[in-house]
Amino acid sequence: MKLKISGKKLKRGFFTRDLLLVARELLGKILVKNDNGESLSGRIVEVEAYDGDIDEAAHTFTGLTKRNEIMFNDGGYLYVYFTYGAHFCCNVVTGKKGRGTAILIRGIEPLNGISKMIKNRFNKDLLTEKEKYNLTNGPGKICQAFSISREHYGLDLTGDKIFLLDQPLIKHEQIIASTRIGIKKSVDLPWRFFIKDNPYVSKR
DNA sequence: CCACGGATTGGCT
DNA sequence: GCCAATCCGTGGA
Repeated sequence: MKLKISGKKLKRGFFTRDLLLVARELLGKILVKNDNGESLSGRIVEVEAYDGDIDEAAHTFTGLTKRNEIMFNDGGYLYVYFTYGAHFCCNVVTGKKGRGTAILIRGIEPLNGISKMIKNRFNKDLLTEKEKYNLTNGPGKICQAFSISREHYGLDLTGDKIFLLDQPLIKHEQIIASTRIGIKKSVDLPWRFFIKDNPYVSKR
């Protein structure tokens, strides 16, 4: 079945604002990928912010490299990186040109194209109840479900291939802030944000 | 040139 | 709860 989604595409001005503000406001927004005629989409329910100026865990902390150069561009581009020899992770670049800031997308609640996501993730057609939330509750899982990889590095999110649809802001009391997951440096920064009680928030 | 380890995941104890 | 898998960007020699 086809879910109806609506909303205006987010423009450059949304992304070029302050990192932590954009991180909070990304919650609830809908990520859309147009995949040769088919549309994959889902609500963002968990993110983490990274800032190379003060954050040792950020890929931009030690300065400009070929890998992280897109993070220094204006906000509204996609930063995709490969890690642990196996997984891609996707980030929304924020801030003005020259600021090495981006937001990692860690949890998504699927809306459209779910059967395609299941195929991409598990190479089968049906999910057990247990696998349902395992579809997109983690950064590597999201990239696998949406087929996002190195070819999408640097993509303009104000274009037509991958973009975000505006949605009402999530109420402040529904947003939880915590420390980030899976890092060894700057572990105390409370820069992980997620929607309270949403089952697509990543575990551990 | 080479060694190291990571913004993860899934499988096994 | 613990740990191996597996690539490649990064930094030091």
